[in-house]
Amino acid sequence: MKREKFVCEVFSPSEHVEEVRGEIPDLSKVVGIFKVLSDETRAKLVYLLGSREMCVCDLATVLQVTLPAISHHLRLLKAHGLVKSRREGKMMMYSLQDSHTVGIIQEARDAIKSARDEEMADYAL
Amino acid sequence: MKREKFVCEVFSPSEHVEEVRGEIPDLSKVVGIFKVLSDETRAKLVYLLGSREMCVCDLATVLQVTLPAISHHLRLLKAHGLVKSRREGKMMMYSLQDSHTVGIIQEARDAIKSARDEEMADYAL
DNA sequence: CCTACAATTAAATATATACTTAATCGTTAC
DNA sequence: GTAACGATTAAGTATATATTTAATTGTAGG
Repeated sequence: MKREKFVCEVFSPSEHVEEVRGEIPDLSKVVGIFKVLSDETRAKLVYLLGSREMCVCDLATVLQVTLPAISHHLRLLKAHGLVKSRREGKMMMYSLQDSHTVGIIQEARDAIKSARDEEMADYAL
Repeated sequence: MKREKFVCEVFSPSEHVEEVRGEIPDLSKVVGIFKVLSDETRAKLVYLLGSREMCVCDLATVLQVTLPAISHHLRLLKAHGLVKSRREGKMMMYSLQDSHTVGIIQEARDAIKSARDEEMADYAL
């Protein structure tokens, strides 16, 4: 165990520590999704594919990113089950695997917006 | 402009490209929040501070991370306006700046859960 | 077959992020 | 003052992530 120094006395090292630790759920999956969505290109990919199926080449054109770069991002999205692909002739068509994903982005945008609005309200007082 | 080769003909380089580009909102702020929450320690910090005020030392103890590491994470959270601090004697007490933030994590957890549930339902058919 | 093209993969580089140790700051108590 | 302690900052290192160029794969069409 590290940090034998540097332990203040607020409630550590009492049993409260274990108690509070127990409250924390497993966040590894959410954190994984956040990691995937924490890149602007990938977030835009999800956003775009949320409303239409698109080929890799057009995604690259619209987002102004090279094909290999887009391909890497799509691979990551696919590995996390956010996106699926199907071949159509020479092209690969990508679409959202899971409609909830755009929801995560939207909810987060709303939350940020609410936070800003409340801040504004504070200034108004 | 790059990529003069590697442009398929599905709809690029027609006007549709600009049209679709225009649909994409500014995601830089959401992406920033996702980046902050895409670290397990930081996600847990937000989760913990969502229901109580805690000093840096106890946060470090509970999360089993060194003080400097926790301090860096808290600085980042604060820089993004997710967390606030106040001094109490020798200790710095941290709490959530914005109650919506835990909501983002919860919504994302629910979304992931729904996705898994639907997958299960698919298998059941 | 051979060529063209969409897409992927590989390899290398560049950059960003996280963690470590040591030094420093701010407050309290003597 | 100065000693003790919580917290932060600085500097260095390690690791992860993104992007680039080049090579490769899979498919369609001559």
